[in-house]
Amino acid sequence: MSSTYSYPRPALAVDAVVFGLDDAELKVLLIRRDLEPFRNRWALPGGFVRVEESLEQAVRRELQEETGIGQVFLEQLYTFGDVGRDPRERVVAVAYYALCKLSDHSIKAATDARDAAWFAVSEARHLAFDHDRILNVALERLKGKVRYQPIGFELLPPQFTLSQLQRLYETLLEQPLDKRNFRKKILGMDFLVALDEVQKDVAHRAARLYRFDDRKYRRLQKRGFNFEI
Amino acid sequence: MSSTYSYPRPALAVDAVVFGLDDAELKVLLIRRDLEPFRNRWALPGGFVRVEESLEQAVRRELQEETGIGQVFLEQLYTFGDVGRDPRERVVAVAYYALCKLSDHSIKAATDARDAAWFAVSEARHLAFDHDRILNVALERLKGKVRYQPIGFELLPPQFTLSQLQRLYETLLEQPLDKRNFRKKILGMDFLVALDEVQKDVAHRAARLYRFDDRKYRRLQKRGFNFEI
DNA sequence: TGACTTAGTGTCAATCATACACTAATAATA
DNA sequence: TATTATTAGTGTATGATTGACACTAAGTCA
Repeated sequence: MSSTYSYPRPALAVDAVVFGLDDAELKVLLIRRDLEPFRNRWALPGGFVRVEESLEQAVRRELQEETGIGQVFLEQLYTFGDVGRDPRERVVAVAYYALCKLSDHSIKAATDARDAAWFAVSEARHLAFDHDRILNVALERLKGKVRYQPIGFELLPPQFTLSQLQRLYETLLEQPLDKRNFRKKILGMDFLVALDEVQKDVAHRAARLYRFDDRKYRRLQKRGFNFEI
Repeated sequence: MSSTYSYPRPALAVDAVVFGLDDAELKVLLIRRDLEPFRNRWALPGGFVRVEESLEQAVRRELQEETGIGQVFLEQLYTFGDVGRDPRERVVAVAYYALCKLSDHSIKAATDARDAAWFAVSEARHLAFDHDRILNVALERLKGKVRYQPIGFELLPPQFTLSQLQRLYETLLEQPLDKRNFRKKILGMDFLVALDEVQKDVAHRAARLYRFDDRKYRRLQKRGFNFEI
């Protein structure tokens, strides 16, 4: 970076891959495009970055505008800058991925004017631009990251059962886990707090509820503890 | 991303954190700025992205122009987009990190017109812009990644001894490793090939040379093997 | 030829990961 | 109210992996 320039500039956009977990299926939030190019095709929410806002602010603003989603876990994913990725002109997109508790947002998104909807990840195909690729990269990142950082909790309600947590990992990792070993391991890490509550409205024995204790986790982390599933 | 826009755009730059390993010290390649702002301060090599080149092409072009470095391992790091990171105007920088065999490049860089030089990572402080931060992020990424991907070899000559490799890991991970356990582990993974050659010009028993076999590694990877140090 | 320097090698104990099956609690139904 | 259906909840034994540890071998140099 050496001197200011006034040559033609690439346009700069942000895109978001918003994941949610519905029972035992991973979902992604898409919006239907109402303009060319790729009119009527499904796409990741996103938009151009304004000069007075940071990248993360831009993503949050676009998410709010296009899908009504407010507070979510958000992390930068990758920047996609191939020359031909937008047919109109050169657009570089900084992609983020977000994790959210589906229950909070499912209704809003479905009824929003911009026609937003949750799709099973496996059915989200033939998206606009290079969004298939972005979704894939996000999925791989999520699968990788969930193993050694406790971000899975962002997909669950604040209080959850160990079975829900196990199903989450089984879904993301695409492999079955042994119930006893899973419980031994996750409880042994000592950052889950057992609550005095149990599930309501289930047609079988109600499971104990737990919550993730962020403070405990960070304290452990400082002592060199490493999360791993 | 919904419609073309003609509002003011952030400028788009790329920056590179080029790492090299000198004996047992990690080095980074910096260039001295000859223009304001931050004139005469050391900075990461980089520059603005042209509309007709991809991000990676832009990094490679700038590296070639500013430091003479050609073929290197290059991977995208993170995109830095805070509003105030460049005092002139809004500049978003896509940062890459590179790993290279220091011996190939040390002379060229040192004698280049643009005043480029290798610095011990620990001494590369007070850089221009937010480059201190970028360097830090790159360092953390390298330290993390080296544990579970065999990228360390990019810092060594094509033929190396196990002691050199061990020193590399000890430097990057900032912890001593047991010689026997290290050898057991790394040879057990079975992607190093022992050559029929030994070190030359050393004042003690010469060590056997090895090379990293990329094919073997990829074959293992396909079978679900996971590298880890 | 002796001193110095780095190369190269194996075992044992502790820890961790994995495989595995039954009883407990509750709701729904007959 | 007894029976059935469904999920919750729990421990042990075996094999695999990790980590601690010290000496001999080979070559250079004085």
